[in-house]
Parts: sequence; structure tokens; C-alpha cells
Amino acid sequence: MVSKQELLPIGIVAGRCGVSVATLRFYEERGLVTSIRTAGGKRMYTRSVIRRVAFIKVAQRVGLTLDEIITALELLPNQRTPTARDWNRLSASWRDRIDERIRILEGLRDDLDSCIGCGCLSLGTCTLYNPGDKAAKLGTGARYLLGDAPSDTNA
Amino acid sequence: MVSKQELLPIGIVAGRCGVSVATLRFYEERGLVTSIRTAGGKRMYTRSVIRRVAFIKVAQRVGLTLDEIITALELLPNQRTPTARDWNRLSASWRDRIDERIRILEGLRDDLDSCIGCGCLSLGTCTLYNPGDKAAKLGTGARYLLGDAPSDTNA
DNA sequence: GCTTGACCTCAAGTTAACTTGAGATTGTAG
DNA sequence: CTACAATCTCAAGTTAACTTGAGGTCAAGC
Repeated sequence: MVSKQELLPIGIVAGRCGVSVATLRFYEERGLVTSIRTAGGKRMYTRSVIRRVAFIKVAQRVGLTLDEIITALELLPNQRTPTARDWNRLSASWRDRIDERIRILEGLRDDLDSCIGCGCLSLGTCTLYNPGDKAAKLGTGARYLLGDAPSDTNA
Repeated sequence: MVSKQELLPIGIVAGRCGVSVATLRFYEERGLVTSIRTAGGKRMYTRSVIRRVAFIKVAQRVGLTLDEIITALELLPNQRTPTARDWNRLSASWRDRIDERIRILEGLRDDLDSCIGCGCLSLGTCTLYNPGDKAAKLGTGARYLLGDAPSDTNA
């Protein structure tokens, strides 16, 4: 199924994708991309890998981890170009994720606004410190946005 | 200047702050907090450390790294409680940072919206892939939001 | 046939922000 | 006096997403 005409070596692909060759090898190791080997053992890529890496980078901008991206990619057809329908499904879920992160930041901004000038930061009463309720329902992907407070050590 | 009456041991402080004792030691090592030692060598903290840790955690939620927080703390008086003015100055700059992150996410969301259904992700034409201009002026603190595209390896 | 650049593998290093573990000490309650 | 929890120090481990390095191979040009 893979037309033989257009196989690209790793250096070219890296250049086109804006990543390093080491990154491509790393992605392959993680199962994010695949390559075909020449008789001499060199990786050759179909042009579709460029789109795939683009996908990965956009997903990372959305805040997904590589593991989450791997999962997302499993929902896509592995060897054919994703249809608008495939893409639609994913991008809609990404949109939700972005919206969620925006909401969190807006909440934080509002809390900050309500605190500017008071200098309180008094635990228990200050809404700025005490993000528990807001953070509770976040997916794992957004945790680093919140500092991921460790569970009580002693309390 | 430190009133002797109210020194707290590390476990209590950890409990009040919602961090582990190891984290407090780590923060001390990094110069984020200070302690007084008992004759036996145990750390004792003034209650102000609780406020300081609260400050650190909020700053982390805003997206600052510990190094940035160290810098921010240096702008604050080291031994007195920060005034509303001190706090105001910092929180205003945090607000800017949050606004910036919100703007980035909104831009990403809009790009995503314009792409939903088209499934393009075609490099060069798709605005979703190709965040260069938007990402360029970001502070280091927000880099992880964008995936921090490596500089050209080959190109 | 030799040089050279692109490529290969595998292992180890990087950064942030902690956490975990080992082994020793303190200090308080019984 | 003896437990025993709470501390202590110092070293090493963790996770993510790569990067860097060492040492070797492939293939095109001269």
C-alpha cells in the first residue's frame, strides 16, 4: 500500500517537521511514528509522517502528554490519512480541553483580581490559595497547570 | 526580631501548608524558606513561613518556576510581612502572565475551530501548525504550554 | 580506495520539582 | 530506662520528553 516513489530519509523529515533526528527516533521508539528500513538499515519515511508529527506537535500545544497522544492516535486509522470525521472527533475533544484550561486560568485571574491590594493570602479565607474545588475534576493532562498539590502528609 | 513564642516544627508546618516535610527541606535548600534550628538540630519555623509557602504555591499556579519565584521573593522584604503595595506589584505582573496564557489558549482554540472539519494540518498553510509568531515572545515560564519547538536541526 | 556526511545503536545525561530510602539522632511519654 | 514518633542528613530515584555522546556503518564523490 505504501507507494515506493517517495521515501524520505530521517534528516529530511526532521528538517520538514522542525524536530531533531533524535526526536524522530525517540518517537519511533515510543510508537508514535513508523519507518521502513533500507537494506543498509537506514530509516525511510513516507510523507505521511510529516503530517503525523504535525499532529503530535499540535496535540502537545493543546497540552496532551505523549502517552495521551499515543492513545489519541490509536483512535485514528493507522495507515490511511484521517478523514475530516476522524479529525473532527479529536479536535472537538481538544477544544474542550483548551476551554477547560482557559476556564481555570480565568478563575485564577479573577481570584487574583479580588486579592490585588488586600495582600491577604490568608489560608482558609483567601480563595486564591485553596484551589481544591476548582482543581479537583481536572484530567491528568492539566495537572501541571495547578501545581498538583500533594495529598496531605500529616494534617 | 523573631518573637520566640511561636516556633513550629516541620511536621506541623507541612500539615498547615499542605506540603510534605521533604518539600519544606527542599525549599529551604533552594533558599525559598528559612528555619531556625533547635539545640538538637531540628528546624523550627515562624508562622510567617506558612504565608510564604502559600505564596509559592499560588505563584506556581500562575505558572512560575521555582527559580522565578525565588527572584520574585527577592523583590519582597525578607523578614517583614509584605505590604499591600508589595503584593500589588507582584500580583499585577502575575495577572499579565495569566492574561498572556489565556490569550495563547484562546488563539489556539480559534485556530482549532477554524480547522475542525477540514482535517488539514497541512504544514505551511494551516495556522494551527506553525505557531512561530504567536509563541515567539513568550517568557520562559510559559514555554511548556507550547511544547517549546526546538530550533532547526537541519532545515 | 579514501574521505566525508548522513546514519546507526545503545547508554547516559538533562531539567524541574520533588519523593524515597537508609541509617542516625532527638526528645517525650510511660 | 526504654519505646517510639518525629527529625535529621545525604544520596539516589522519579517522570516527561528529549538531548548528548561514544563508537561504528553506509554510500556517494573524487
